[in-house]
Amino acid sequence: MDHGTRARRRITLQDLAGTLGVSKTTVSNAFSRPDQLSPELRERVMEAARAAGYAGPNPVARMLRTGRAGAIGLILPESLPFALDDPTTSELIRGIADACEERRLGLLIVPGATRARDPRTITDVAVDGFIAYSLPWETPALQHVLARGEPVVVVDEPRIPGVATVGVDDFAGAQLAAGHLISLGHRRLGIVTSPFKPDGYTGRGDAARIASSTFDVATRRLQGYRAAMANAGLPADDVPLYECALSDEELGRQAGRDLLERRPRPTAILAMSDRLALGVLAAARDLEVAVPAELSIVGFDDIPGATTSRPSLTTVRQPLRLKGYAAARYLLDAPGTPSPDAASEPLPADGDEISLPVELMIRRSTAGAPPA
Amino acid sequence: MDHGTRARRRITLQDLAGTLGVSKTTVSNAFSRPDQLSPELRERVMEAARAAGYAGPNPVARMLRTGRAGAIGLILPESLPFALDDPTTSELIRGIADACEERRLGLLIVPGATRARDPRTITDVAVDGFIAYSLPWETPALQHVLARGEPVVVVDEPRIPGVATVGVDDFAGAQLAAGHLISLGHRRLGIVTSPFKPDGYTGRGDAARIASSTFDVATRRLQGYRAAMANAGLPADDVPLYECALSDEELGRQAGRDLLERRPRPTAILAMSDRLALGVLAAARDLEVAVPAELSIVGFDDIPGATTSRPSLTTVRQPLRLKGYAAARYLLDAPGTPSPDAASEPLPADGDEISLPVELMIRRSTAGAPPA
DNA sequence: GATTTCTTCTGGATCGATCAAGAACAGGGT
DNA sequence: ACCCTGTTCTTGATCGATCCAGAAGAAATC
Repeated sequence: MDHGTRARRRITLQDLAGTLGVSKTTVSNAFSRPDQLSPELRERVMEAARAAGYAGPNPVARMLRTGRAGAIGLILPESLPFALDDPTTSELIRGIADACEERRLGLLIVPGATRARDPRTITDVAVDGFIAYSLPWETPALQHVLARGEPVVVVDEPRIPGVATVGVDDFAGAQLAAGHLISLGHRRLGIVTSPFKPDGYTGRGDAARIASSTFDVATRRLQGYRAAMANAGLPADDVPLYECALSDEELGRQAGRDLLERRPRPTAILAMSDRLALGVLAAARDLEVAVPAELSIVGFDDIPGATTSRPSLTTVRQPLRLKGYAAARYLLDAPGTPSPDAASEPLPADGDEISLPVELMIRRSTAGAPPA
Repeated sequence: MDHGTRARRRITLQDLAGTLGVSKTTVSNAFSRPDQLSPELRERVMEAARAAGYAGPNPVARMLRTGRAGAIGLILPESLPFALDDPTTSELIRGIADACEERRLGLLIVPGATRARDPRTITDVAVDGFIAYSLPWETPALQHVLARGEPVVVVDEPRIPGVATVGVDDFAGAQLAAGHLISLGHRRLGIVTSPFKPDGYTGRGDAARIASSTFDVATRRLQGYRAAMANAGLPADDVPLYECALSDEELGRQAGRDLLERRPRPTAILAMSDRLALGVLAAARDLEVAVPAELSIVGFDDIPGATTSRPSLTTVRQPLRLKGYAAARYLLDAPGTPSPDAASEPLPADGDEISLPVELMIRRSTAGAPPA
């Protein structure tokens, strides 16, 4: 099984120059800078290349000399299979891919950053810069990325002074979500959270964990929820809370079951992601609690599944695909990553940080609080 | 906006050796071959590296010297956003990612191969080999991949003599699907096909197009359908056919509408993918044709959505994730791509070709033919 | 006709590492 | 005292391209 590999050692630019009787620079120019030599000679070179089975300059050698890799790296917290299952992540990837296609760059995905102990997956990769998505504070992987000294854009978290970040206004979004419920008359709320630490814990809220949270986004969203409650004079500190190690439907369902079995039962549940919210919806179905008559649910993200669920999900919309696109553009417009094509207009940035707007999408999963 | 980039020129291994008063080889060994120097010296080197902000050997230079890139390339026919929407492709990616993770390799995605006119996206990329997924015959992109002279594994198509291929037995699968319908008493069948040419055509079947098809898989599946019909004495050549330019639900719906409006109406429809079949299901709903009472539908692939649709979809299951995994393993076990870790047992291959088994999954979308 | 400019091509240095071969020094065995 | 084996470190070549400065000749300018 030789896989169709031409087994003979790969021909080099030097070799080709030899057989043609011209200098290697000329051959190099034939490929990379056609205006630097006469059309006839160029055609002779290309012809000889075809005959010799030479596919063009070795990309690695070129990278070494030019210092450009022609690709950007995307660091993902979880495994790639998980990322593809998660609409939030895959929308982000779509956005990044949009930008890569525009700029004709490759996208190299480095998954599993949260639990990767081996720096080599990051240090050994040939890219011009990194996008790091939703990593906890002080992930070793992030340290390695920063140590490489190449441009880095962080998406969502962690916010590190001096490092470019693209995200949304989580606090305002959460406040919007909770405010909506409160204005509908809800007083007994429950909260389903994404993880506060990357340790796999799933269970009831724990003040100590929250206080020492290493996930910025979850913390800010919780603060937003609580701020809205405090504004309405509700006791924000002892609201029932359930933390999920992962944003998936199954854990959301588990969380929903826990919250709905408490007495008095909450009349509304805030979930930090749509997948968790859809899980809560499933739990309500399991326990025969009517949504929205007996229970209102608000998610976060506005993934495609939020409109197709029954009932459709009220949620805080964030522009996921744009977020990916903006992150890539921000990275590519960084000094040190020159744009090959005509540069498009720069993105508006506030210091190191681009904050994209959120919007409350009111759908069918929320309604007035049931009579006490 | 300096993106947190340490602006000073990157330090090299040579520099570090200079400040330490040791040779560059020693510094190199400290990073890449710790057993080649005394622990104390190694610690000194690492300490100095930390102090100088040296993140480790330049990956590109290392690649040039060692000839290994530490990543594999995946060539996709469509754009990445489309690929992520398509369960077939994303399952394949999952499988490839499984293998990459095992071998600690990066995955570089090169999308949009069918319509890419610029070879640079392929020639300029640093990888140790390629997986090419479902490309039409004579795509320029594929020529460029092959010209690089690195290991290549093709998934599904095109089958090229001497080039390793991983796929499934499409003929047998299609025969199974059609045979199932025939054994249920169906005599008036309709077929919804994936494209025979990458030209964007969508519309009724056209014998000339089929005869000059550049997509192997569609051709083989059609042959399988027709073989089963011929075996049962049915006229296989004038079966109603609708070709879709893309495997998505919307085009499947369009196809379904067309077929269901013909008189006499087919009592069963074979679709070459589950997404197309789900589209046909939607068309049946539009036209108020009961499935399976009045119409039976059989898909192909067995994507997750095939079990959750109403009714659930009878389909030909192919092991999508395994297909990706097998392709990557086949590539990585190729000569010239030495496995860094303990090699796992080789996969069984038949010549250049690995053919994975298919299986008919009988669900609720098929039933006996309605009385004439 | 002399000078400048442009086009076309070349040689050598360079990018930042790894590798193969060998030097220097240690200890062990006889 | 001698040879042998190991450990630890160094030197110089090499991977395959691009870049810079400049040479040779043709064309344009004065």
